[in-house]
Amino acid sequence: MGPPVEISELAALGIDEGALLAVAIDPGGALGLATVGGHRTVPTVDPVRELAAIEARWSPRLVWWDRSAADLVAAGGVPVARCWDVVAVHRLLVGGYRADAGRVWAHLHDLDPESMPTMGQLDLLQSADEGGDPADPVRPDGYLRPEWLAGAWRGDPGRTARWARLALETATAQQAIIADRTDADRVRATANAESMTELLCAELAVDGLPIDEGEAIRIIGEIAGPRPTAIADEERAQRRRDADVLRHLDAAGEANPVNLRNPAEVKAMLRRNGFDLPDTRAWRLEQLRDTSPLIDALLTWRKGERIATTYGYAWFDEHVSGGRLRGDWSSADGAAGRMTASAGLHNLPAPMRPAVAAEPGHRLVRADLGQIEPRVLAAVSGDPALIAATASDDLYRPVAERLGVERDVAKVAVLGALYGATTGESAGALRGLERSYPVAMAYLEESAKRGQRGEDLTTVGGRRIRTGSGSAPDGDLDRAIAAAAARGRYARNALIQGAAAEFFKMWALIVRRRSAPHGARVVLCLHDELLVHAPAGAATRVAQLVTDAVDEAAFYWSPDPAVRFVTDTSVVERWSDAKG
DNA sequence: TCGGTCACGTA
DNA sequence: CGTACGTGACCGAG
Repeated sequence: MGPPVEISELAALGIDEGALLAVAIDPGGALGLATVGGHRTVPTVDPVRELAAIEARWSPRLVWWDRSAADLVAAGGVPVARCWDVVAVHRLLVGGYRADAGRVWAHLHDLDPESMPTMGQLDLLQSADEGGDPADPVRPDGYLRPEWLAGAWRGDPGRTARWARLALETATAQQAIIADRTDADRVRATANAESMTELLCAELAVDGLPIDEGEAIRIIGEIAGPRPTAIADEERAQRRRDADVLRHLDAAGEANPVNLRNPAEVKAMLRRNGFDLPDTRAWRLEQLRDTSPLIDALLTWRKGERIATTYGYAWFDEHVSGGRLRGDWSSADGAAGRMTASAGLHNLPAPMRPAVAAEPGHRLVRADLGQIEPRVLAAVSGDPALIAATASDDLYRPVAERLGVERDVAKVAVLGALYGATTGESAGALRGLERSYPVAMAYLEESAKRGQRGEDLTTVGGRRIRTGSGSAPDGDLDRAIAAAAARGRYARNALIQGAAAEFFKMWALIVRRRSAPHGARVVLCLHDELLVHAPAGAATRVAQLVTDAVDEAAFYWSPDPAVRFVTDTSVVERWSDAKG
């Protein structure tokens, strides 16, 4: 480790608590810093450690271009409290999922992102033509140099500081845009949260989800059979699983073998056996389950096959190691801004969940937000009657009373309204909702209409939701109408789903910050559910702070303080010990 | 080897 | 033909 940087040197930059400090981390041995007071590069063999010292001393808001910096910070275990991720903020303000530093720059300087220079061979030749100073990150035509975007600023102190300064300027430009909006305070808060969520994602990817490997292997073995040591073994295990279905066909006099993994063959087979269906989806087959042992066997086979293939030995070998399941995390999907994760972290089947277990001496604090979407609808629409209903632990009960229907009918109706259902048993109750909760229903209707017209929408936190008909195939009229209707449903749901995602992120970030002093870490974010890995001795306190954090998140996020949000929190050894 | 379709897991 | 996502098997086009 090199000598620590003199505090006086950094003080000259004017680093302040909460003020922007842009950083460019060169793992090769330098830390670029930029504030409104100036910019410089600190040579150091461990730039992340240097950054940790600066963070601890001044608590600035760290500005960086993109996730690559967050990944380095997370890998180094630096407990950063505040940051501004230029690319993450861009995705919030502009929408869409294709975002990188070059695109953000082009967008802010009114340059066509389609004409962005790349590092292709032809462009290298053009780059010579194009001229300008390679030491200048900005080309004469205004675009950022692709070489710089690819990391050419590393290894040169002057360039590293320059790259940090450019990040600072870009972040400042974004903040100026936000400041001009009527919802500036709210959007600024969301931008901060989006940035920190990106860092949380980097931490989730580094930490991984605690897994009891022995239990995971046991569950896989129970469903898929023993671990195959040769291809022949694997085929034998497959045949063994298939046989449970195929024997029903032998009984029915079927001669030819059926490939159960081919939906077309399954459909034809079912037709031969008296079931003429448009497709072979589970919900359709489920209604016939009791009438036929063949269909019952097929559905059972499908369940097992899912675990055997998607969550079998290959999945385990690829994604589980050292007692942790690790995948890539993204802070905002392309649509409404929910978090996404790979490696099955967001779709682990219930039978696998006993394998998610706290490490020795630890507990899992598990919590989920109750009925988050209708509560969010109450908050963003301001519907007085629906807000009154949020006072209840079970929101669907007062709604059912008001509508004069059963509780489950009310639930289906509310969810149908949120998703844009037009048919089915909820249709009648839907009219009741329109009478009883006209403000909330009008909010949803208005969203749907704008979506149908292809207009962009904005969530309450300021996320731009694009519904533009960029992918409109516009064939015949029917297709166009169907596409518009689909956009309407999408828009109707996206404003709620997106706002719920904003609330959830606030909650998760508060939990992240308050958990740290207890040695606890957020290890899973699942749309409305959190798992926190905590030392056993601190688990009760962590559970309390997780619950309290819901109120704090509501205080920061909710447009209406009267809306009540609830959580179900428990301390468990295994994820499966508590149901959400 | 790719993209499209079906299917299904989670919220 | 209520929403969103990620993943795998299969098939047909290339």
